[in-house]
Formats: sequence, C-alpha cells, structure tokens
Amino acid sequence: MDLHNTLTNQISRIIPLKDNIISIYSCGPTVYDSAHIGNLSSYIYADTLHRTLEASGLNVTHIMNITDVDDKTIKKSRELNHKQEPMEALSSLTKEYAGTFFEDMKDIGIDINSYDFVKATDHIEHMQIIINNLLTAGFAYITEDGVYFSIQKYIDSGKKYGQLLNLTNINNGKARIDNDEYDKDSAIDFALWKKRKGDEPFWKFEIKGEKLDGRPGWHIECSAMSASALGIPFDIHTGGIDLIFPHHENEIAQSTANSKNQIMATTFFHNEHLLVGGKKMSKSLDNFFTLLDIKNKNIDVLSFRVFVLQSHYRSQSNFSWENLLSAQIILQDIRNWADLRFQNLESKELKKDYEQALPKIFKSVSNDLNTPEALSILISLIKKTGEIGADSQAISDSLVVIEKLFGLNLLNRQDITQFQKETIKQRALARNNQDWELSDTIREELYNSGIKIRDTEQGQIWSRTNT
RNA sequence: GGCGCGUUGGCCGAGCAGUUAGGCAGGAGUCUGCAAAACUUCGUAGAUGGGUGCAACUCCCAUACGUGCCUCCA
Repeated sequence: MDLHNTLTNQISRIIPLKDNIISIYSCGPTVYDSAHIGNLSSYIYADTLHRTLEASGLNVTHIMNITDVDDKTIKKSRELNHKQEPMEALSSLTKEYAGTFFEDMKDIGIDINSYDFVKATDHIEHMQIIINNLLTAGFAYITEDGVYFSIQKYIDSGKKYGQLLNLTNINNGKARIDNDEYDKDSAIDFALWKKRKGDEPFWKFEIKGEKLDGRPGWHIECSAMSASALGIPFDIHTGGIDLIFPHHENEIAQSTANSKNQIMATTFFHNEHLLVGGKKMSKSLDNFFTLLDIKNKNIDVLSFRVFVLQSHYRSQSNFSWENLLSAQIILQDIRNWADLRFQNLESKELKKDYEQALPKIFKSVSNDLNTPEALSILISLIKKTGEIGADSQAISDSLVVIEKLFGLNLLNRQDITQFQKETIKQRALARNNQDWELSDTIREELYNSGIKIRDTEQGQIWSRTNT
C-alpha cells in the first residue's frame, strides 16, 4: 500500500524491512482517566492501517504501549489514594483505566488479540540501560533533578534533530522557555529520567555511585518499548499529529543517538484531530466525549467507527451528535446487508458488481488509507443490492473482505431462529392465499420479536429492528 | 512571533482540470393488497480577488476567515 510519511511529507509505497513482516508501533494511552473519543479515533485509524496491511498479504506485528507512569498518573493516584503506598496507588489507578481502555478498544471494533500491548513499568530496566548508554556516549548529562538528553551533542554527532518538523526557530519558542521548570543546559533538552520528589513512586537507579532513584521521562518510555519489541529501525510509527513534536522527534533522537542509522522508523503515520464545534477535542478545553457518553445516548458505539472512517485520517473531522447519528444509519444499512447472507437469495447479475467493487475498495484503502472513498464504494454496492436483488453467496464471500478492512463485527452476526423462519414461511403461505389479515398479523408478531419484514420481488426479506 | 493545514450544496464529506461522488435531512412522485423497502426527481455546491490553460471546484499567487503545532496531549 501507499502511505503518507511525515518524514518525507510524501506518499510512498510501504516496503517491509524484513521479508513480509510489517512492524508497527502505536503510541497508546496514558491510563490516568478514560480515553476520550478523539484519542480513540487515532486508534481506529491505526487499526485500519493494520487491517489494510494484513489484507495486502503482510504479517503485521503491532505494538501499542500503555503509559502507566508519568506526571499525570502519579498526580492523580496521589490525589485519589493518598493513604496508600505511592507505588500501590499508582498501580491500582493505572490498572483500572487500562481495563476501561481495553473495553473501549473492543467496543470500537479493534481485535486486541492482534496487538501486543506493552506497559512502561515493565520496561524500566531497559530504559535505565538506554539512559546509561546515552550517558556513557556523552549524549546525556546528570543534573540536580535528573538526567537530560543533550540536543546539541546529538547534532554535533552529525545527526539531524527536526526530522519530522522544520525546527529552525525552535529555540525562540517563548512558551517553551517560560514553562521550563527544570534544571537543564538548554531549553530544548528534555528529561530522560526524573529524580524522585517527595513521596512519589520511584524505581532504584544508580550510575557511577550516584543515586538517581526516580522515574523515567515520557519520551524514553517509547524508545525503550519500541526497541525491545521491534528493534531499530522498524517499519511504521503511528500517533496523533500532536505527538510529532516534541514526542516523536525526541524518540528519534534517543533511539538513534547511539546507532549508525539515523532512522528510527521508515514511516511516521500521523492522524489529524477530531474537533468539536471547530475546536480540538481535549481534556483541557473540557469539550470531550467518551464512549460512555455515546452509550448513554443509546447510540451504537460502532457508529463512531463508521463516523471516523468517513473522513480521511489526514483531515480534521468535526464531531457532532447529528453526524454520529448519520453514521449510525449507515452502519444499520451495512448490517442489514450483511444479514442477507442468511436468506438464500440469488441474483446472478449482481455477482459481477461484487467482483468489481471489492478490488476498488481495497484499492482505495491502499491509497493512503482513503477510507471515505472505500466506504462510499461499499455503500453504493449495498444500494445496488437493494435495486437488483441480493445474492447470499456473493455477500458471504465479500463480507470476509469487508470485515477484514472495516472491522464492524459483521461476521459474528447471528441468523434468526428456526421458529422465526417457520413464521416467515407461514406468512408466505398466507400471502399465497391472499389472506392479508393473517399476513399482517404475522408481520406484526415478527416485528415484536425484533424482525422487520419487507416484501420484494425475491420474496420476503427480513432485517433486525435493533440491528 | 515561527512552522503548517483547511475553506465544497441545510448538515457531513470525497475524487477529479472537461462526464452524477456518496451519506444524512427535506419536497414531489412511481411501485405496493397494505406496510416497509426500493426507485425516479427537485433544491442545481465549491470563501473572495487575480493568474495560467481551449477548459478550473480541481493548478499558481494574494486576501479573508477558521484551525493545528511550537508547553502535557491521540
């Protein structure tokens, strides 16, 4: 497939580094609170990328990290459980929200078994090794409050800082200097390790006799986890557009400082933000929604996946309830179409349409993940099914492909019960006898049991009322 | 202040230099025992001002507005 690469700002063909294995590292959640749907949209795009690559015949190794130690997790765990041991408080908080995160992932159609999740706290030792190596090689220095990475040393070694972003004026970033509360040589240097303050949770760390008990900086977590799972370099690094700087830029610096290669990953995949009322959805603006908000409105959460796929990952999309409801209608249409495979329908001429549509859909997603186009082709196909008539076999066959790419839980839909099937047969009988009264009564019975009937040239076709 | 991105019909949202995107919502109609569905059809989009082209929503330049990153952030 072809994909936009933030490193080159161009769309280029994805070619695996090793055989036909694609390695992906996705920046996952910081588990101090429920994810909002903007966070989740990022994972939906990464998941669709994963699915498309698999559909291209590649084996995908997909790592997603869980950040379970950082400023926010520590702060919140101290507030909530100030009587508990700091480490225990941290772990009980992050366990809870990691749990809700996995539930959310399942709800939005992500097969969590096709990912390897890694936790930051399981990789502390590896982070310490990297920090130690960076210190030894002169890329890092120790201060009163921690260990810092020296951008200047990195640049001096002949590598480029600013691979993803044009950083010519980064030193002039006024906000950056104002917010600088740490003891570092240069405003752009960043913490690899933060020494323990007060009763924060900490890990033992000693270098050359110097006691540095504390916790890792945010960026080093991803460098360590990606390296231990995938090595350097790997194929695709994903995340929201806001992670480009400084997070990914710093990851690159850490991961490549000690390596001949200056590439951390061959492709960087970044998705645009979800907006609300034209503004970025964020916790700080308090304009965010969670999956729970969607559930509370009795809207199927998979509608959100459809909503996300309706816009391209590199353009912003504006979230509104009206748009989500519109996506829900599309989801219903797709599900009703999927259920046609249970209904023994036939239409020879339609087979051709399926044979043409599926490669088109695949071509669209392969072209820089153009999911809106792919969805529109699918919808046209569904409309055509209504027009000409359905073919159960063709639908069964194509569902496998559609499900593979879109992840809408279409394959585990159930057939109606034997009793309901019998009831439909009885109605057909009544209709043959022109017993409209009985026919209508049966139709109402079926409706009450959750089955909607429409009469077509191919006979009765059912769909579920609750989808 | 620095570096980007966007502006499409009531709402959302693509592709494409010349031929209908698609969806949602609305009007009218066809079909139907009824219903539902489906279909047909209507409102004829492309921020503004220039430029290049036989031809621009589509390329280029400006302006306006919006928005993102530069600080934790998907």
